[in-house]
Amino acid sequence: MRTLKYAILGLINRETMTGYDLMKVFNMELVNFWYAKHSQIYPELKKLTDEGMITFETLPEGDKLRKKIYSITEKGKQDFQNWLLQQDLLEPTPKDIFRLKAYFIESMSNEEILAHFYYQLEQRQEKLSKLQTNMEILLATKDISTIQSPEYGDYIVLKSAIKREKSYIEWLGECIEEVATNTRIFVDERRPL
Amino acid sequence: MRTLKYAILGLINRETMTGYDLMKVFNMELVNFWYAKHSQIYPELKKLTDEGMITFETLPEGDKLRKKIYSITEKGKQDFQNWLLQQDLLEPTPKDIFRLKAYFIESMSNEEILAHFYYQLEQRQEKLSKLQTNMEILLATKDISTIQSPEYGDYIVLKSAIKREKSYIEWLGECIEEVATNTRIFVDERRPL
DNA sequence: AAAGTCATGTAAAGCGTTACATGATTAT
DNA sequence: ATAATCATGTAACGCTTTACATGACTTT
Repeated sequence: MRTLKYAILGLINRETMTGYDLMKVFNMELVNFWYAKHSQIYPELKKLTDEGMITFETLPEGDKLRKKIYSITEKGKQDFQNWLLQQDLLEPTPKDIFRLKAYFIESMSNEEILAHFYYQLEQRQEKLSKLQTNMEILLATKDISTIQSPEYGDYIVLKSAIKREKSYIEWLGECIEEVATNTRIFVDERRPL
Repeated sequence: MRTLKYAILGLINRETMTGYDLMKVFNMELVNFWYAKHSQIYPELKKLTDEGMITFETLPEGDKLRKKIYSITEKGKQDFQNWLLQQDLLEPTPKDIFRLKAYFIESMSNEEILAHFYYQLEQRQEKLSKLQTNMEILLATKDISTIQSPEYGDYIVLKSAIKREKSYIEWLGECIEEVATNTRIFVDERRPL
């Protein structure tokens, strides 16, 4: 599939970048749907250079430090466009360890179940908060009124990330309610009025 | 992390199984949050046997065919319980090629954008349908009134899968609406009344 | 001075998919 | 008979993470 390749081509297509810049974009902006460590990015940049998809210029930064600024080639642009326009079949659903544990819920006591779900809920709510803050910043600082601007892409994927978290949180809430109700009933049965 | 290990231990903990049975469960029931090919399952079963987490009995099936029925050991049960009860930090958000392409939306024409989103919407709706059918079957055939039954685990993860698809579909719908509106405005501007 | 960030790489190990390989049993 | 499913494995390759490695520049 070489998705990392196309993620890199797409970013360099937006503007010229160094490997370090790419790393930051992957782990800050794109982190909600794609990411990579620098140990994967640098070898891929080398490969793409060998394949003629990108080229680089070595620029001095201070006295001794040098950085490589990468640009996309015509060949790279065409390859990227081909990938972008091709319609894909649905990917397999992403793996999810928390859901896997939830599947094995029968092996936990109600107290343990509630502890797990509450902890997950807390973390998800915190994450949602951050995403909503990002959205406020985006709406305040960028112009998203036209679809043909890079910021519109930022906007719709951030919107989807927020929806995803909200949906997860809703599910967690419903699970907690059901388990809590069940636990109370169990307690009530042991202490009938 | 060895998540496959614990997925297998959890399943064998529910009931004894062959590698082939595990494969079917992974690719039918668990497919919405974990899965594995047989080429990954068989070596893992061997490894878990070597580690003393599971044991197997070779049973004849017909005249010549033999199958290995795996059971969990005490050691395996304890290891599984440890894993299950340990609270995990949030995983990195799953990668998503469609969202990645959506991020690069500026490099597509409105027509291409709409084609992409409609195709994704169709596929997601079909998937949602299947999940809802599964839910109807589950509710009609299994007793999910008590949390301490294996079926309750099936129920809550299926519920989460349905929520996830609905949320994705909602997002696709909103994107389509915005792009379609924008496209109409663009057309209107070229053909003013 | 020290800590943090910028900047670029390589090596080893783990995880996962695709392809290779074989053969028995069951349903049509 | 033929196709589908049951049943179990290995090999090669690709993707990703963790760890190893180095050094410059900037902020406190």
